[in-house]
Amino acid sequence: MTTTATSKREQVLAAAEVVFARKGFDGATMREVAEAAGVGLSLVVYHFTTKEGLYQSIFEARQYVNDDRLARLREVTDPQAPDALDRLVSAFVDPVLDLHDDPADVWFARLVLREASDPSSQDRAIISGLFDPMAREFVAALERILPDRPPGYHAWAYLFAVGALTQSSFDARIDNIAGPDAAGGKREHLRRFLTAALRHS
Amino acid sequence: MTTTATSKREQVLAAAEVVFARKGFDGATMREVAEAAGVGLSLVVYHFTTKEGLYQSIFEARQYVNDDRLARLREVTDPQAPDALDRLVSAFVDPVLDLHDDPADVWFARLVLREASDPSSQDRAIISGLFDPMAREFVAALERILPDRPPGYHAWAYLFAVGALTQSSFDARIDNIAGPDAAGGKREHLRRFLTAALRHS
DNA sequence: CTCACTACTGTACGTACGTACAGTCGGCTC
DNA sequence: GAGCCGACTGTACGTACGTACAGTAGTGAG
Repeated sequence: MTTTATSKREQVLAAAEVVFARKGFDGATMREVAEAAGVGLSLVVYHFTTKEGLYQSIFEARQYVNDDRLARLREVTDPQAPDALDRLVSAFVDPVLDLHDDPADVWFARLVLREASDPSSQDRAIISGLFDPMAREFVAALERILPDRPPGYHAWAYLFAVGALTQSSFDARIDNIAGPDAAGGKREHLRRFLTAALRHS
Repeated sequence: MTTTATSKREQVLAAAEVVFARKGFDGATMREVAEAAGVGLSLVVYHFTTKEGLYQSIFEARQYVNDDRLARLREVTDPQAPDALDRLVSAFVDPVLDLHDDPADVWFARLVLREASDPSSQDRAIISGLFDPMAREFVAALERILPDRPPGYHAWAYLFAVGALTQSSFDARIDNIAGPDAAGGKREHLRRFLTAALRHS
């Protein structure tokens, strides 16, 4: 049965998303992934050879999210349009926040955001290979939409936006800082926060 | 010589800051810390007993940074003052960015920011014990300065600000996204970005 | 002089990790 | 029906990790 084959491989990928998101690359173990996927340890090695191979495969399988962000960004053809900035922000945050809606996808969102704020991720070349090209395109679009900013502004503003988006996946900490029931409205708050920051700074 | 004793303990703490900031809690090893400190492995165990003990000791030794942020925040006594928001933002970012000026301190800054964006940090109770109380005070001040915001706004805005501050320590990525020489002006960019975001969202 | 105490060292133990590898099984081709 | 190939399994190997522990040197008190 070929379907079982591919399904087991995907089982492992899905389980690996959860484990890596929870524990980080170094904190997670191959055995943990295997157990979470309900397969033997050697099957994980069979499909992905090494721990890094497994890790990279996750991001390759999810590359459509960044493709989506870029596609939405490229639809903003007129930098002078009054809604150009809003659409850029939407292209940046919505494909990611959409992941938060599905319990099966939210762990990948957390994994991405963890990787984006991990200095040792440089060793793994995932950010530089899969995210930086997209980042450069967003920065270039920012420069077109907001030409009257000092040099260096746009790249930093993009990174600050990445940071804000990063924290948006930590619903748990909101409960510790505010009371409960404060976790709602995240998407709107983030969109307004970023649009205001970019338009007025 | 008692000075040698304390100095060796502090050597270990300083080396541990660098190693943990670079590799993360799980990626770092006790032997690596010992070697970086120029001491034997058993001395690290002698002073801090466990890896977690060493980790927590770093944050306790640096708690003055958060004390500083809180002290500056409490100086903002009039929430209606026109510069109240600017001073809150300054209290939030400046003590951290000051660390970036001294090569001996910058690694702790990176370590803090890594811990703040690590979901598995919940196990270590550093964020919830040392950072969340400060966070709640910042959120309360935000509520006083900006009373006309929807419920839940202030806590999320605080977290988004944490995220932006987090990314500010990744100078390396700026070089990949923008050209070189773009890394300057970080402090001013961040302050303006956050002030604009809070005032206009 | 002795005792106690603190700082520090060398070595070793048990464990858990990533990875390798020989082998099994079912379906497909010719 | 022989041979092959991809999917999958069980087991084992070498290593590197966190931690424990016995021991040494120096110092200050009585």
